[in-house]
Amino acid sequence: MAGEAERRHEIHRALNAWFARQARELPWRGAPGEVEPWFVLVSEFMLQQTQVERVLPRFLEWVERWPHPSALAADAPGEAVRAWGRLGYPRRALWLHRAATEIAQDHGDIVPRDIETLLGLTGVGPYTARAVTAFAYGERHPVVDTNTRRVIARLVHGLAAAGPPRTGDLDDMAELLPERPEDARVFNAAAMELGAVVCTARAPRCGACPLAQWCEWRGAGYPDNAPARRPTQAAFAGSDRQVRGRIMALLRGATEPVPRSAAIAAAAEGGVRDEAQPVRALDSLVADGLLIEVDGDYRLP
DNA sequence: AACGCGGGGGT
DNA sequence: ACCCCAGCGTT
Repeated sequence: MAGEAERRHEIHRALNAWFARQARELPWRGAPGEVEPWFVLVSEFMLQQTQVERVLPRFLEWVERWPHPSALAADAPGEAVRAWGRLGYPRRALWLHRAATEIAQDHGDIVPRDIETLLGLTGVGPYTARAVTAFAYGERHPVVDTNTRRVIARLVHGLAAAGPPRTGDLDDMAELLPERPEDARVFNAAAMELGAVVCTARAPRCGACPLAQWCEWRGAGYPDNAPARRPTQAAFAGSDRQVRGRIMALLRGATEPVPRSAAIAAAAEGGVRDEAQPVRALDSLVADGLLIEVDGDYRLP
């Protein structure tokens, strides 16, 4: 119906205008041709579960040191892990190094452009594949991350929050996407930005929202109707993940292999939940390929 | 479908 | 203290 099409048009005009006015300047943003696809890929790996502010300095170091995939592939994977710093989930660094190797060897050192090929790269899933094709190459595809899912839940479905990921999320975004590829690219980025800085999970700033007048959730009076969330993640304090993190912090700072006893001691620093935790953490890091054991000592791969 | 995986920032 | 985060591969 014409009314619905007009509403979508007004929404995309308002959101893209807001983005042009308010968006943060980020080095991985820019029109296709202005930004290296490799830079987009690096940023997307780093941004998987890690906020923009923390990614920024590591990103700048990475792209200066490794300006294309083959440069990273030529270095040891452990150097990628070391340069990852405290971004968290260091296996992402391993995956990015592996993806760089795949791009260098199988794709002529060019980041693939189509979703299917991108999905074949290590560490590239449905979100990252679409983000790269849309932001690096300007292809008109819906890009839906956790921010966009929340924006759509509120704006379109009148819900306080997004539920578990659904395949319908992409369809919802496709419905809203402007026709012109360049408008669509900006709209994808703008929806994510809006969710990150205005339509936030905890305390949305609806007074600053360019879409407030079309928001179904707001129109309904902000009902407390959030769908059931997945069970909350176990506490970080005392977790195996925290203990693994202590070991990795030691190894990132070490230029020589570290004795097993030193790794175990670092793991236990600040307390452990049970006696077996340090050994369990160390063994799991080796199993994940984040550490290598040589003659009883440990080092980055 | 559920789980494990870092670490820091916001409330 | 608890929730949240530009997700992914494995089971």
